[in-house]
Parts: sequence; C-alpha cells; structure tokens
Amino acid sequence: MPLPFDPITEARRNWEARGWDAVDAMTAATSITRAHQILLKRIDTVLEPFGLVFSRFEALALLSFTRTGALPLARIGERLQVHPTSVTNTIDRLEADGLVARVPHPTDRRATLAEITPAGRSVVTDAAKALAAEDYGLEGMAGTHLSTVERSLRSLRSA
Amino acid sequence: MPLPFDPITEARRNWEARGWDAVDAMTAATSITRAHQILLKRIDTVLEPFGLVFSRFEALALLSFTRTGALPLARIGERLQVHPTSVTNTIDRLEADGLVARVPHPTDRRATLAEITPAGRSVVTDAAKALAAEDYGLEGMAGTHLSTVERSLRSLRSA
DNA sequence: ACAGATTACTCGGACTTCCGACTATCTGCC
DNA sequence: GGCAGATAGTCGGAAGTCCGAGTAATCTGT
Repeated sequence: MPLPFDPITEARRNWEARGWDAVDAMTAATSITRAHQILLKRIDTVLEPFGLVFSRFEALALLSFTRTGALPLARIGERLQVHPTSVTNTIDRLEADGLVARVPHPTDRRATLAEITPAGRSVVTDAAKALAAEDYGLEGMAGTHLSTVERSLRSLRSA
Repeated sequence: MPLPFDPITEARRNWEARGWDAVDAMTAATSITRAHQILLKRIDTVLEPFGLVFSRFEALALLSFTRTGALPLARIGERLQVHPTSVTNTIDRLEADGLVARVPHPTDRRATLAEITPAGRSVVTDAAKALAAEDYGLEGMAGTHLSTVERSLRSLRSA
C-alpha cells in the first residue's frame, strides 16, 4: 500500500530537473500540506467517538479557558483564524449537541455569546486526554522536532 | 485587525495552566493547521488568475513531469495522497478547462489516463513561475527554516 | 478454467470552509 | 441629534474533501 518512495522527495527531484525556481519553498509548502492532511485525519479519528472534529474541539477548548466560559462568536473567529460563517456553523453543531448554548450579549445587542455547558466541559476534558494520549497525531515525530516546527512556522503566521 | 498577540502562544499558555498533557504536540499540531490555512489561501490567490487551485496545480505539475504526460488516475491519487473521488473531481475540472484529457489505458481497460494537453503545459509553466515569484506563500519564512520544516515533517509522512 | 479477491473509477451524500450579500446594531464626528 | 461607516451574526451558494456503495475489469489460486 505505501509507496516505495517519498512522494515529496520525488517531486523535489522533478522540480530541480525541470529547473523550476524556489524549490525549497515548494518542498516546504508541499510538506506542510501533506502534514496537515495526515494530522487532520488522525486527529478527527481520535475525536470521532466524542462527536467532535478538530475545529469544534478547538472552539470548545477555547471557551473552556475563558473566565466565564463564554465568548462572542466574532472573538472565537479571531482566535481560531476562521471566517465568521465557519464560526456560525461550528457553534450550530456544538449547540445541536448540547455542548454550548447561545446567549445574548449583555450590553451589545448585535453580538451573541457562545457559552460552554457542563456537558461541553466534560466532553472537552475527555477529548483532550484522548488527543494527548495519541500525541495529537504526531506520534511519528521526535520531540525535538515538535518545537522546531512550531518555531519555524511562527514567522509565517505573524506575517 | 491583527490580534495584539499570537493565538497559538496564548493557547499554549492556557493548555499549560490547565495542566493538560502533550503541550508540545498540541502546539505543533495547531501550528501546522494554521500554517496550512495561511499557505493555502496565499497559494490559491496566486493561482486564481490561472483558473487553478493548489490541488489542480499539483496534479498538472505531476503530469508534466512524466515521460508521456499521462498517468492513470489511481497513480495520481497515490502521489498526491488524496482519495480516488478527489482525483476524479480534480481531473473533471482540469478536463473541463481543456488542460488535461481523459484517454483509455492501452492495456488495462479498467484504468483511465489523464493526459496533459499543450494548454495544460503552458498554464502549469506560467503558474509555477508565479508561485516561485511568491515563494509559494512562504515569504515570511527565513530560508533556513524551509528545509528545517521539511526535514522535521518527513518522519510524520513516512509513518 | 473459473470463482473469489483485488483494483480502477464514478456517483451520491455528508461535511467543512469560504465568499458575497443582507439585517441589525453600535460608534464617531460634524 | 443624526448620519456615514464599522461591526456582529446569519443565509444562500460554490467549492473541495472524504466515505460508502456500485459497476467493470483484472488477477490469483486451486
């Protein structure tokens, strides 16, 4: 089933043979794309028994960290770096499962707060343990590489 | 518009304060997810004038590297690590735009080859130049980090 | 030779994400 | 005050990905 060679190493060879530019950048971009594919699949597999996917888990975790357990949807979108409509969809699902509740913002009538429920706290705690037990899908990676990746990618997201 | 702090650094702080495990793995996983979001958006923006998205560009580039300019769909899926139905969809789009053509496999009547057209070769060459000019969306990253990321992620995809 | 397993591709459906557009509300500035 | 512009959330639609299932063709073992 697995290929007898690494597709990215092979792609790099082709790129170089063709004389195309920015080979290092291409290789890095492709690596990040593949890593994301693999990671998301593994994480969602772990999360599946909890009725979650990664984006919903992230939202739930974020809410669980707040002082009051609630946040306006717009703030969730900023933190998770996703489009407002994605937040609406995410919260819709979490609300349908009883893990969060929409409550009106006390002073701003435009805004809606998503508030984590006791069930939500319970689920997110269990799910976090399950993910930690699987190293968030990164089991194949040496520990030193974990912080290296984070450090190297920091400049990308700050830009 | 931009947050006054790094959401991932902030998340890490929360994880630690909560006493959750595998903090390094969580941070790395989240970093990869965000990097992918940013990257894909930048790349697709560059590719948009060519009527491409990254997955279609990758397929086209792969075909352009083959000896005959053609490959069975299944082989494309292996190389790009995507589901067979995604390949069908990708090739559908490329075919509709006249960048590839489906031709029957000469000896295996189950298989279909996707063959790059002259128009496809022209587009992929131009698109590759445009992407290289933007460093594949990785402009914010120092050169040394590019190979570091690729090396660190290699163990993940081989597993 | 031939039945069963495997492989290749496609279709329909479910999900997630984004964009554009729209309503409601708030804010700043004259 | 009041109006222009920004901000909050939702809806409809487009696109991409995956999974399960189905059809067709090829391969394998006895």
